[in-house]
Amino acid sequence: MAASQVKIGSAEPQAHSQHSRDEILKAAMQLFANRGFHETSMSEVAREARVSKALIFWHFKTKEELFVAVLNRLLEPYYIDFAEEAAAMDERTQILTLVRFYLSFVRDNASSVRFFLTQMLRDRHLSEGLTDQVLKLYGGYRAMLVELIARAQEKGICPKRFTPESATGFIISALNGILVEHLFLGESAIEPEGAVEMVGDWLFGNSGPSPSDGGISAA
Amino acid sequence: MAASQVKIGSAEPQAHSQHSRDEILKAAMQLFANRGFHETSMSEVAREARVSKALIFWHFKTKEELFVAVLNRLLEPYYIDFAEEAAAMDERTQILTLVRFYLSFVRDNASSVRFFLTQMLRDRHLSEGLTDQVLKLYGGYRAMLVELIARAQEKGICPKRFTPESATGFIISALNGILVEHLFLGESAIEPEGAVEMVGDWLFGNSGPSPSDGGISAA
DNA sequence: TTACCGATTGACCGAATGGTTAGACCTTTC
DNA sequence: GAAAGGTCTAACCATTCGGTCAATCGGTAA
Repeated sequence: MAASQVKIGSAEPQAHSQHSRDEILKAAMQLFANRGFHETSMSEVAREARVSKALIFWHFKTKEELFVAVLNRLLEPYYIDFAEEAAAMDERTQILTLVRFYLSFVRDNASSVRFFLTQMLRDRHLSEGLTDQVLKLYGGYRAMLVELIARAQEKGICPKRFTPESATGFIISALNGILVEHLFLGESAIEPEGAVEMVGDWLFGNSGPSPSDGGISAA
Repeated sequence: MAASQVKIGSAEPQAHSQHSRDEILKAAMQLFANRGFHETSMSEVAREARVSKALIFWHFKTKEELFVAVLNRLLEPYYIDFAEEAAAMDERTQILTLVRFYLSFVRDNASSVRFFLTQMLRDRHLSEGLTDQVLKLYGGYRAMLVELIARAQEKGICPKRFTPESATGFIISALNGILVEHLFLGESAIEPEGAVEMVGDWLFGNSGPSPSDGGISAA
């Protein structure tokens, strides 16, 4: 699809179609995200998009199809590539950058993150595809961390107190915990930098930059 | 139908009423928990409870009122008192027991935990009272941990790398992270004992020989 | 002009929803 | 007996839901 949609301003019929389709998606995105699937009616979407209800059913065969389209559009910003900007860093910096990235992403995209989690928890059936994609992203992130930690351990930057897998599990658990607090208690819960510092501390032993603590039992 | 077998109040009319009310609550509990508020219809509840729909509206003025009643009943097992069984332990053991308690509770009550979280995330308006109660429980747990860690630090059992507040924040984040994995990835994610050990390790420093097997693992 | 076709609409449909009502049932009290 | 009142139900109501359909609009090609 999307053959010649580049010439937006022209008078081609596709342009009109694309535009209305986009309006519908935009309206549906907002409504679904704020109220969920079952609580949002097609009439509301139509009204919000300033379009007749029948047109929605011309663009999307069914309410579920519209919903899935919305999910996929909301999922787009989740696909980033970390590799490019991290290539030059040493492992320690990469790991901390990765952690920092997770935290700031969650904070910046809190509303859609909340939406996805709610959706996956509630409507197992409707969100099968979504769950697959999210778990895949999640697994990718985890694998990246595992490998970074393993490399750091090989280079001796990082003590071998735990296996890379269990260390990663612990770190990710902590990150998810922060996410939970963020979702339920609002922004105030924990400032990201503190969390990054704690992770660095736990993983590498007490490090230079924050000297406030005395010698540690890092063992 | 099963008229006067209860014998509680002899032949008083209230017995009938109480019984049907309970049946309704039981059915509603199951349906609401599995499908959510909007996806559950009063007719379904009536059918499941083998009762006429009108009777539900006689017991509960409105669907929302029934829902709130269900929430409160589901919330009952969350109120426990930890103090009694922990009085005799030293701080280290108390802290680890508290962590272990959190983990096993989440595992044993996974379905209602999932229900509450979903509900709080989705229907902010419907769950105001619920959110208040849950946050209060949460705050209580947190306060307990903070005080235990503070006492442990005073006694020198626990190094003072972090303030009790931030250490507690970190631990609880890790616990919530485990909860998240449990909710999304099923049982397999992390075995509780490993998590307890990691927490102990992080908080008290690595106590060389397999430490937790003093008298702790009893609980 | 006419014929065609993608895009768009208002009016409509059957099913289900939350909620109401009029009255029946049952037990106690006089 | 009859009156009273708590408990329960079948039938009903207005509304909304997801979805359909015949008809139209606007631009393009002949």
